[in-house]
Amino acid sequence: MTTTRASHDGAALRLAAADASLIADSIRSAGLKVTAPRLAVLRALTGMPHSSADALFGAVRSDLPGTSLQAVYGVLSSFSTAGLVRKIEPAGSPALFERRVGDNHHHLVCTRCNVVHDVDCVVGHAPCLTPADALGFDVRAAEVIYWGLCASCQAETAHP
Amino acid sequence: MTTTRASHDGAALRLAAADASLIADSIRSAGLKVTAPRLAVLRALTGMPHSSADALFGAVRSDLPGTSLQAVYGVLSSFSTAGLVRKIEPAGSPALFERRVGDNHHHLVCTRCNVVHDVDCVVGHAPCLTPADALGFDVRAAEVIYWGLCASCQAETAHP
DNA sequence: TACTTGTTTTGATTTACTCAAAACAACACA
DNA sequence: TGTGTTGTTTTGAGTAAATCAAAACAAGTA
Repeated sequence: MTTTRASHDGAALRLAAADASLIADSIRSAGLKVTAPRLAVLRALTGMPHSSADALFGAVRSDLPGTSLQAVYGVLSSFSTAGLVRKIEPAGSPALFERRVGDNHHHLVCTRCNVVHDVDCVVGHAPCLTPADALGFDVRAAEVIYWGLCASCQAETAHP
Repeated sequence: MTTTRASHDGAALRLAAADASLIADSIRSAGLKVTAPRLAVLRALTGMPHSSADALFGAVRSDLPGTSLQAVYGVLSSFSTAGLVRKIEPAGSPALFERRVGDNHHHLVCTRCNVVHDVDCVVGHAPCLTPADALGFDVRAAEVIYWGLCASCQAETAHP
């Protein structure tokens, strides 16, 4: 069993290493320096999309103690301007971050438990990008948030 | 000229009075007590839609000094739960309020000057209310914000 | 006119985030 | 393999927006 466990650990380590170098690559190719806090934040965000700066800080702190919350804010801000992560700001919630960028997907937010899910656009690719009357605006982005009850909160409210 | 002005003032006063009583009526019929701060806030909001609590506080203070900012927050919160006003929270901005409620209209926000305009929905009445895959959510509302440059900011950025 | 209930004031507190300066580390180049 | 430049992180302070709680007060009702 020890041997098996060791070999599993070895596989996990190789995977983690491959993952780490992929993450480092994506940071580097965004034109940013690769640092420990950046690796830690991007790795945490991979495992927990739609996370707040504070939640990521908690995750990062456990495997890289000494990282400051301000560093997490700084990392997320540089990632965001580099196009490496996307920032969403649902009403009544702190800003959330996700690695899925470049498509125009939208979000479902549960009004009860605040869980967030990604959804693709209703009408194809660039649907909501054209309002009925743009009133002279040069529209660059459309942001859509669907508010409702997620499946498990529907179940819970049905059986209180 | 004095007579004319007086008659205009009279008309304006009658209009203002009619307006004030209409505003009082809408507060009352929302099941809320009619108070001076509420009248002042709702009147200010009529003249300046898409205003923040702070902006409304500024407007209200000038014709009802002694009103506190917290009172404005309280007024807006009771209006909001009574369905008398709608609260929108564009990313990076304090919450904004408007009297136009009950339809599912959306918003155009200028990324440069932050001006907000209302727009009707793209695909008819309840279009965006149906995401491609709701993932088990019971969707109750869809919020759409279009980000772009308003006409005058386009002109200004073209001629810097 | 007084009573009850809801509203507003006053003052403190919280959350999410930003700013600035000094210490430090990554990457390029010698 | 060290050295320098540049960008990043830490440390510490500060801000904006909003919320909470208790006491003073006013609206509507009887």
